[in-house]
Amino acid sequence: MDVTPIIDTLNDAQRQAVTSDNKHILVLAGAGSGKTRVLVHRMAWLIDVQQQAPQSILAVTFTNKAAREMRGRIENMLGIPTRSMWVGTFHGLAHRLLNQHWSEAGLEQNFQILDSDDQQRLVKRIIQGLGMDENRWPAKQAQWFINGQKDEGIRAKFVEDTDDPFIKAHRKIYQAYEDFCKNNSLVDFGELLLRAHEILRDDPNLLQHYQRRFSNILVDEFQDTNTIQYAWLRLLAGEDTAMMVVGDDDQSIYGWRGAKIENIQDFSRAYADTETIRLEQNYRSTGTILQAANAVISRNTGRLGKNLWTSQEDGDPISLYSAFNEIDEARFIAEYVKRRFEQGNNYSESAVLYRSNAQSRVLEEAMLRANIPYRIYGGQRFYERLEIKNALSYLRLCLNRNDDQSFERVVNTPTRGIGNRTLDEVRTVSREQGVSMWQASLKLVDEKTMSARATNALYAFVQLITQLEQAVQGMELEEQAEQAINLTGLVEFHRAEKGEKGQARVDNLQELVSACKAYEADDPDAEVLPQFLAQATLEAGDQQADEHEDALQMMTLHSAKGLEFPLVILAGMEENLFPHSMSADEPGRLEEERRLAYVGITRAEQKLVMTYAECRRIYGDEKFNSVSRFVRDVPNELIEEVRANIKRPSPPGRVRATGGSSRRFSTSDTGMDTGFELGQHVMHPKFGEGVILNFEGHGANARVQVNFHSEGSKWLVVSYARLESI
DNA sequence: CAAACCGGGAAGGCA
DNA sequence: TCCCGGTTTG
Repeated sequence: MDVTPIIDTLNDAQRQAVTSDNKHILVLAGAGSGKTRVLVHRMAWLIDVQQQAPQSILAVTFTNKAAREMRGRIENMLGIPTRSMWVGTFHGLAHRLLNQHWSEAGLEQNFQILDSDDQQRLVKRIIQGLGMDENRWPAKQAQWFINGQKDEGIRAKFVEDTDDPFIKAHRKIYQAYEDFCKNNSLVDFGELLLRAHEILRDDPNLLQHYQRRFSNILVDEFQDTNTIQYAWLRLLAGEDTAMMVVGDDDQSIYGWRGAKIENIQDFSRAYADTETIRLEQNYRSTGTILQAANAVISRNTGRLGKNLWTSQEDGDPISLYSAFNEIDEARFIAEYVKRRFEQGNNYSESAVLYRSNAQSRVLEEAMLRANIPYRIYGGQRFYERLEIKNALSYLRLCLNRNDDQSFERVVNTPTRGIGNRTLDEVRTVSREQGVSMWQASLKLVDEKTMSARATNALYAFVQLITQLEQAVQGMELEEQAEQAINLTGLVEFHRAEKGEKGQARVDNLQELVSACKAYEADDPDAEVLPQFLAQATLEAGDQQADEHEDALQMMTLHSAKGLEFPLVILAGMEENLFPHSMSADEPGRLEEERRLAYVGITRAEQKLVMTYAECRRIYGDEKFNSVSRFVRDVPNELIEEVRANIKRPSPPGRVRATGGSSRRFSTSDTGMDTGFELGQHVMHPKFGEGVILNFEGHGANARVQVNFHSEGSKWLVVSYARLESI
């Protein structure tokens, strides 16, 4: 066996991990140290060299994207199909398991998966059904509670029984929700994991079967596992199962959604023979960038310890730009990116990362103005869009009339005269007689208890679905989708909407048909439609389109994890924004913010730029924040401050004036009277250093607003305040 | 029943 | 400031 292609390109630590004979291996993989590569090569090693059967391997990731990439790389490397391997996300694999053992899991064969939107609607209805005050117990919060419990593997009846009214109320909601889901064979995302865990836990034969089958378990991004995921893995790993978990405690940024960074620490305790391998050589970034990253993360406590190094040159210094407001910041970024483009780099080599989505709008406007193509990651995904969910709901109703979620969604979309009164009637009958809303509707139509108008409208809907189902029989998936959007009037409905929005929705519906055309079922023997629908929920789809256009990449720091770019610009490096004010008080959360900073910095390959704004408008009012502590953590000698006056070809006031909407600074050129410029750094005898933010008035009355590093923002009369420019 | 209006809330986002 | 959901109005 020629093992060269598998291990030849690896460094020592990587090779150690790939070829280790140890049963339990913990790979601490720093950013850019080649962790995916280790995982893929390990699988190749197991199959090709150790002659393990592909179906004995289970490899689990968090995102569909990562799973796809892994699959692709295996197929490339080994030239074998990966169908028999269990490679997927936790949820995807759990779904696979429940699909195969639906009966043991106490589900109907084609059980419904609720996405978080469906879940929230349902929780809301449950709260209403319980007669609880919706203002006191918002559905969103209850949903959060329920999911939090499920992440911990806790069923409603095991929720701590206390007098705490909050817990009491939510326990009650959770219980009612759980019962409802059980009775209707509904499974939310958390439930997939929880139930996948339970069927193995409670069925020794089943457990043994899978423990024997999977002699190798590989886990990606292990630091992101939550309690139930970890418990599931431990259950699945039998006596003879070898496990390799790969992760980086320094990149754990999902604690807020249940990830337990402790799992990574627990692993070597749970499996005493664990071999720990550190991947510390970074192949991505320049020395300077790594030094900055190390400096920032070193302030965290309780790390497992890792120090990234590179054989690369130090490279460019880190640029720091102090903008006087977020518009100036965006303008600077646009210019910077444009200049780089003019020097012959693609736009797609640059990324702007920010802490929160709210920051994207101003950036977007600046890019539009500068004619820079951009792509924003995140936001609503394809299968989560309203019009798409509606179309899918019609298809769901074809499969299952009793799907109340879908029924509620589309019964009056497009509007067909079935209003709240009528629906309330349907809901009541449904509740009282314990039947689905569809059956309740049939009854109501039959008995004609309602007004003729309402009865007719409802009857029309019943007819519509019946027709649709017949029309769709035996059709190809894409034709089914086509029928669903045309026959029901969805397309017409959105076409009639005014504005670009309607057109976009029509386009999306067309896109859905294309997606159906391109769809390949996992299991060619089974029905296509149910598979497609489940997949649409499980994999909501990155927003498609324009993937290939050369565009600047814009996204939050969270969604940048796992990516890399030659140029990275970290925008909004300000206290209260990053670290976010909501995380400031709690040490644990602050450390997570710091890890987020670490993730951001380590995305950069060649050049890192950080920007912050002295003044930022958030939710309508102006905030004056000082520069982020994460910037201050970076050693000075790595940073090169970009002076405002060099990079500002036109006075900022002008840029805004032509920009349109925003006019928060005094217009005109009164600024000139004062002898100061916006954004200029000044010194005050008492308040110290500061930055000019705004002007007001003329001549002797002229005032300036200055943001002082020590004192915050103040208005000063120019003729009295002895300001000096510095 | 549908369209206009109003008020509260807004971190991050995978499945 | 913007967006959503609930309420009021036509």
